[in-house]
Amino acid sequence: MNPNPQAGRSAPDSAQPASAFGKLACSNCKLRDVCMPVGLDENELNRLDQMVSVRRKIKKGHALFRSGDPFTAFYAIRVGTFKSRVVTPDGKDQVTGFQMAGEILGLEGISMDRHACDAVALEDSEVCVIDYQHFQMLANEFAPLQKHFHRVMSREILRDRNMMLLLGSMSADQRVAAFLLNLAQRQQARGFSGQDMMLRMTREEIGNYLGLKLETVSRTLTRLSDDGMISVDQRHIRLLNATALKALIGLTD
Amino acid sequence: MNPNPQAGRSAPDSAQPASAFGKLACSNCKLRDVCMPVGLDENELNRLDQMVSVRRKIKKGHALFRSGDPFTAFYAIRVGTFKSRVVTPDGKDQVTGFQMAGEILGLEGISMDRHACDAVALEDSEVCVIDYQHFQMLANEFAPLQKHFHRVMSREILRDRNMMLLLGSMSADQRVAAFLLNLAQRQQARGFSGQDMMLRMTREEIGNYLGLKLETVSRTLTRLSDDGMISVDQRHIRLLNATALKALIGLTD
DNA sequence: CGGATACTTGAAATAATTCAAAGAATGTGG
DNA sequence: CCACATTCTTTGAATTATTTCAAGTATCCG
Repeated sequence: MNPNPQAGRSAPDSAQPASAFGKLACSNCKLRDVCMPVGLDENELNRLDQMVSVRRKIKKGHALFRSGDPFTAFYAIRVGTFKSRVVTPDGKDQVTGFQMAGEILGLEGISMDRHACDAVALEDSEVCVIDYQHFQMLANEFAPLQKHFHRVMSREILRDRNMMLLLGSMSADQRVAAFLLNLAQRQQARGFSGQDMMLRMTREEIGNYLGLKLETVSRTLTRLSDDGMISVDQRHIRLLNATALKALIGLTD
Repeated sequence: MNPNPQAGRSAPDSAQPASAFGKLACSNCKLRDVCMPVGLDENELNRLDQMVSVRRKIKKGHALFRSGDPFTAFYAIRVGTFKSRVVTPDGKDQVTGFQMAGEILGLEGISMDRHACDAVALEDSEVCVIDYQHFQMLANEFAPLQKHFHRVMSREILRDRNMMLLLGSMSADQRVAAFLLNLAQRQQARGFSGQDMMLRMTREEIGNYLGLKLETVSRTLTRLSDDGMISVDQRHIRLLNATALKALIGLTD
């Protein structure tokens, strides 16, 4: 009978200074292409390195932050996967996204100076802590960094709008197809296979995210598998016919 | 057989310089409490006034901007109501929001330097054009303005996340109740009645927004009306029992 | 290994959609 | 300013996609 780790407060699982040692710095980070520092020059990168000075490790099932926590920083994922979810007063919840390495967490907190969702690690993970105040001091000097920050927020809005389209108008087949294609595309952008993937989340979490019940997700995966578009072996999914999947959601390849 | 006004390009319906004359300036605007200038001091306000120098009138049914249009500015609604919608390659579309006076349109465009949705006027409307580059020059000097801008974007993310919750997990009754309560609350924040409202959108647009068919919206309104929670006379809706409506979506008043 | 969690599959139930028709409101052109 | 066409809204009946309930199997983790 383990205490549910998600029930605990979101205390740091660990914290360590980071970029004083060159090889942990933004300037050396393999995720530079998908994370904050996109498009910065040497000088700007060095300043950023000084600022992103803390890392935090989060164990599977633990929260990086929770709804209501004061907002002081946002986070760039170095290693691992998270889910974000909003929770209603009466206990209903909605997974609003799955985030992977290089993606940013916590920007929704700026609005109220408090986080408005939970971010829970789906596997042992590690994030870079980016202090908002500190970051803004830097961004006010380097306009390109400010602009990049705006782009990141704007992209988040775009992503959420597309999710509204999915939730508002797509069938179960289409939702699952869109979900798998999106995941594959992001894996590929990180140098992994665009066909093969290991899901880090349960059917229930996928269903919650897609506005479906877990049984419907399971059935839909089976159906797509029967139709030869994918192969399913538990959480190992292979895209066998991406073109057909795209066609499902109205994309001509 | 009229040419559909929505089919036309989004050319300015009209444009005029604005704030050179004091009474049209941000500093005098009745929407100050709900729009951009929140929390600025005199000095900052004057600078903002100089910048928000152009207004645009948009006739009912016409687009302020369309998906694909280059992004150069965002917009604050002075008068009227808009809907935003995203459109898929295959013609499906999703209304992602209804915006009223004081609210900001177009921030989704920053990410790609192009607008990613259409903003269509639901009645004859007028907006303040806020040039993004110009605004950023000012915001880089005045940290509070930059911070406010971030809050506006963050609030947009929050709003979209709540919409995902609605679309992902609520029944038709709950969706319509949440929609009406939200509208009423925003009307009230603008000094109008929190009970009485004139909808500016069709049942179809509401349905599209809420992930329902127009018939379902109509039936749901009838049902809420039969239950005495609201009265419906075409687009005139009156909230007769807001507490019951809130209870529907799990809010204890 | 054993208990708990995750996943699949079937059958019945249901909420919402689709199809259809008719009535009300709105706006346009004569 | 009226008449007609168009758009919008309501309502009913049949259909359907998804959910719910239920049971069984597989898998993971300590």
